Formats: sequence, C-alpha cells, structure tokens
Amino acid sequence: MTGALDPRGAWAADRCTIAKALDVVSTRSAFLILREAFYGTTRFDDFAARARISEPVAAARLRELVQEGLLEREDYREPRQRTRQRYRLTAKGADLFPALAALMQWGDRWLDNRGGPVELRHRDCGEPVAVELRCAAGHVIGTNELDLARRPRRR
Amino acid sequence: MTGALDPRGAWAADRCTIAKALDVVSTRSAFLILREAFYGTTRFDDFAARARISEPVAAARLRELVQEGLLEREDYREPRQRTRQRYRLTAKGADLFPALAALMQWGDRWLDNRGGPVELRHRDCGEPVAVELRCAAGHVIGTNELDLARRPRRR
DNA sequence: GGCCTGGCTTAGCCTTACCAGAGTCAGCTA
DNA sequence: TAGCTGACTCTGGTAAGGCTAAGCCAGGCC
Repeated sequence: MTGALDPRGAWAADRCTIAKALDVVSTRSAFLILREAFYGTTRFDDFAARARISEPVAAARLRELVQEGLLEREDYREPRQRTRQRYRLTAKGADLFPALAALMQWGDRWLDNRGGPVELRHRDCGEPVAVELRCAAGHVIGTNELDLARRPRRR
Repeated sequence: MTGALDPRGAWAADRCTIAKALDVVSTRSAFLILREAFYGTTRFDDFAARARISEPVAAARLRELVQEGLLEREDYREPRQRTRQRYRLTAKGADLFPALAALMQWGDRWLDNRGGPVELRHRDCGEPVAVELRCAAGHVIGTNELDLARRPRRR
C-alpha cells in the first residue's frame, strides 16, 4: 500500500523542498488565494469574498504572495474608470497549479460523494484532465513503484 | 501566463474540494508528517525528529491523521522486543502523494538552486518521475490550456 | 528490583492566523 | 462639492499551532 520509499533510514531532511514550499504557502488562506487566482480572480475584494477570508487576511496574504513572486500586482485602467490594481499569477505562481490540482483531485476522490464540483478539461480536445506521476520513459507510476534517491550534488 | 480559467465569474466556491482537502491537512506539520510517512518513517520518535516538530505536535497530528483515515496505527513486535506501534499510510493517505510530489517538484524548481535534494525514480526502469497534468486523450497540459467546468451534479 | 527505552501526555507559555467591525483615502461621476 | 467605490488599514479579540521541559507507564533486560 505504501511502498517502502526509504533508500536507507537516516538521511536528514534538511534542505527539503517540500518544507521550503510550505514556508511560502503554509496557510490555508494562501492556498485559497491561489485557488482563486487560478480560477481567474484578479481583484482584491473578489479574492476576499470568494476565498471567504477577511479583508485584512486577504491583504496580508496577497502582499506575501507578491513578495514571494507568485503573484504580481499591476495597475490597470478601463476606459472611463479610475486606475485600479489587479493581481496576476507569475510563471512561478502558475507552476504551482499541479499541486493545487492534486489536492483537488484527492478531495474529489475521498471527500466528496459526487466527485467534486469542478472539472478540469483540456481546452483543445475537451477530455478531462488528471494529475499523474509519470517517468521520463512514459510509464504511469503508482506510489508503490517509486524509488527515492539523493540527488548527486552537482555544483 | 495564467490562462483565464474562469468559466463565468460568479459561481460560488463552496463544496470546493481543495478547501475540504485543506481542512484535513492544513498545517505545515501535517504535510511534514505525511512526507515522512512517504519516506518510510513509521515510528513516533522518528516522525517527531525527522519532521523536526515537537513530540506533542507529532502526537496530535498523528492522532488526527489516523482519525481522518490517512494513517493507521498498528501494533507490531519484533522477535525479542516488546510490542510497539507503527503508523502506515492507508490507501487514502497514499493517494495524497501526488500533491506532496507536486509541492516538492515546485520547490525543486523555484526554491533550490541545485534542483532539490531528493529525486524520484521509477523502480522498474530507473527513469526520473515527474508530476504532470494530462488529459484522457494523453496530451500533456499546460496551465494555459485548461478549461474549468462545473461538474453536472448527478445523483 | 531497578534501569532503560519507546511512546506517549501534561503544563505553561508564546506566536501566528484569523475574524468582525470600523475607518481611511484616492479618484471618478453627478 | 458631495457621494460612491475599490482597495485597503487599524483595532481589539479569539483560537489554533507551536515550543520546551517535565512526567508517566509498560515491558524487556540485567
């Protein structure tokens, strides 16, 4: 069921990039803000309302995410409107999508009896999209077919 | 860069399975415990030490994860040893691995200048493993090729 | 019988995350 | 000029998550 991933007990998990990633998006509110960003939300009030978090928290989280380089804040202005700000995902932020998608997929499978409210589809062919583990040779990988190895530290 | 995922502004995000998933593993410590479980850790002390969290927190988190059905606690005993407990991933817990892997992959890419300390490989063929979004027709999907749709609520 | 070890729990405390409610400020519209 | 709206900030409070340090208990070992 689990697959014995461990290559040999005692290697220390410092420099672990999961921990580093969690330093950037540790909180529930950060994940929800990102979810909204992926869903297409760009404006302050919408982030707060749709993620159902208070405005102070939205402000703090947006500031942090901008600082970390996952979002960028830009001024924009529509014809007869005043200047406003909007938040958009950077490449770094957009690249987190698979993690969100994986959480969603897991939630769809295990926490919702209807398979989840939202479906991802490939825009070109319309087929449903899933998160997969796959090796460079193209095999789809189950968690029990994985080996862990320390990466040789080039440099 | 972001891809306008939104199908039409105003649908409410309640019943969102990302939020539900976050209710189960919202905290940093929960993620780290799961990381250790995937790395093969099974014993209480090792969880606390390797995830670098205090024992009270490890105890609380392990209890919760067992309660949520991601881990199961079982007694075991080696030949001339006393009975001990170990924690193992259930199918539900193991199925969260892609989410952890996605976080790791993102951290490797954006937060570590050496590509991360740990590498995933396919046990059978030795090739490196990556997390991918792929549609049922087999296309690899970038975040800008996605459509969101509300899932028709069968039932 | 006393010691040690693993697997916890308890106590006391600090910090962070979050909330609600109210206030601010700039700029456009009327 | 007054009002409205978007994008915040400020205040004051609760709760959750975290820590260290210490204690507890069962069972095997000497």
